[in-house]
Amino acid sequence: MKPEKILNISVDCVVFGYDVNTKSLNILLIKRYLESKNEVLVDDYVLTGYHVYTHETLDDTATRVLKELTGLTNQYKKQFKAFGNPNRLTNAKDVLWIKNEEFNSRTITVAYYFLLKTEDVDLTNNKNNATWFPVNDLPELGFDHEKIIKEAYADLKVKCLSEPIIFKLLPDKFTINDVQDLYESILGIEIDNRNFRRKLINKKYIIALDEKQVGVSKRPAQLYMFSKDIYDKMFQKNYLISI
Amino acid sequence: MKPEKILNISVDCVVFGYDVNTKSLNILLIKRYLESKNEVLVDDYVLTGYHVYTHETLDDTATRVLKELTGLTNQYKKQFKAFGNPNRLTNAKDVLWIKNEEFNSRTITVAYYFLLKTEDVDLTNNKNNATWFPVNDLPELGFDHEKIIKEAYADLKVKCLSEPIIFKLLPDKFTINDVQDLYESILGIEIDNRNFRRKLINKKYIIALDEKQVGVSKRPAQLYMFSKDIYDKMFQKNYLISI
DNA sequence: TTATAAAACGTCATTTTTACGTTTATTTTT
DNA sequence: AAAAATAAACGTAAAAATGACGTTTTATAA
Repeated sequence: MKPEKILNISVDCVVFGYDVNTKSLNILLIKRYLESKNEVLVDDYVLTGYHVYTHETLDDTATRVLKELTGLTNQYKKQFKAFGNPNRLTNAKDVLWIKNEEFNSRTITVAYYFLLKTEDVDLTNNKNNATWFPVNDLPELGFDHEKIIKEAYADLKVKCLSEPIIFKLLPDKFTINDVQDLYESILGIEIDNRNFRRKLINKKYIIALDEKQVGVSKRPAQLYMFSKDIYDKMFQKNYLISI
Repeated sequence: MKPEKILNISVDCVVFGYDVNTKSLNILLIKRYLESKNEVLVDDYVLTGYHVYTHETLDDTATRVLKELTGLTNQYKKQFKAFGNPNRLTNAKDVLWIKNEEFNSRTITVAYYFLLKTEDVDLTNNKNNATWFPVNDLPELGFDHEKIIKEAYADLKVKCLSEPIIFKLLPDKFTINDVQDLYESILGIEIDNRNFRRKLINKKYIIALDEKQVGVSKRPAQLYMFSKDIYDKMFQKNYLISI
């Protein structure tokens, strides 16, 4: 990619990755480190982000950022909010960092989140020191990225209740319990397995496969898949007022 | 307000106003007109918007824009999306207009929508030629504002099903049928009055007042109000998975 | 062969929804 | 003053969905 003029706007990406084995919802963060005269000035983590090139859409920027970080394309992506508070980058560490990196007034960022599977990302020899952190056990964060993550997570919590985005975080073939575990991870609640199971199995767009789990040390569970086609057909004109 | 440095970013506002008497959901648009040598070059409507000042949050900008357009403050406001396609302002009319207005590369805009009552806005002697248009009967629109409006409307449709924002569009005292009419306007569906009525009346946060309609030429209806306090208490920790 | 543990199924009371029919209260007309 | 008109408000019963549990099945491991 040839250098392009840079706009005064950036895109930051909250990358959610779910690990179906450890049942852990994670966020991918990169290390931010700066020292001078043997003194550590900055040592924390941040979201990945980058400036928007002039000839690029915002979506393009987000896609590019994810590609550079993980190598992945075609992942679920949602632009959820722009952050433009003029004071958002004025704490001491951030000012130091910004000076060091030779950019300034990075005031406005358009934030995206991605939903993908932790296992799809290969973090061996990545340049950014990118690391997964459980969403409920994050390290110290730079800039206003804690705020951005919180808002992304809040949006995800609401959205997963009304749209089938949960399946973006799961492998194509999953068990009913995988889905329940994921809901419980995201929402931080407990769900009755018997009722959840019945409800999910009765959905037309949850399709039982002719396959079971392999390599488990107890009774292997039935595998299912999600049919986006059927889902889309079912909800073309259905509204349910539930305020 | 003293002049301030301007950022390369704007805020555009989709102002939804509901007229409870005519049962019409409207959008407030301003006229865009440009002629040269008796030839009309640009003649259409656009959303109100303005550049973001350096020392302003995005929310501040939106609030300021609404105030200048309608005189109103403290209205329901939602930032719903940033638009940053580099080609969004490159059609012939927009290029002409941008030259005339002496600003350039207004590529990125953060879009908000407001929910308020049409009757609260006094449009007599407004400078911008602002006019209400029914949301389903819009005039020709400049820039990419048709797209922005469509996305705002889509967001509103989804959001009004799960949050009590509908009451931002209604007077403080309303009838059950007012609420039904509004849902029908927004969603473009028909709702069974008897079931809707029962459902709404049973909500603890819908409070019957000791008042009835006045000045109607049939049996006057009971007036109700929405209690945000009760609503908030009820939904502090309730989740309902409904995918 | 038996014990174990997760997977999967079942039941019943309660609540919510859907699809209608009926009555009541107020205004306008006769 | 009575009657007609009409929107408001209430009612009912079947069907579907939910919530709270108990029970059975099946594959693996001891």
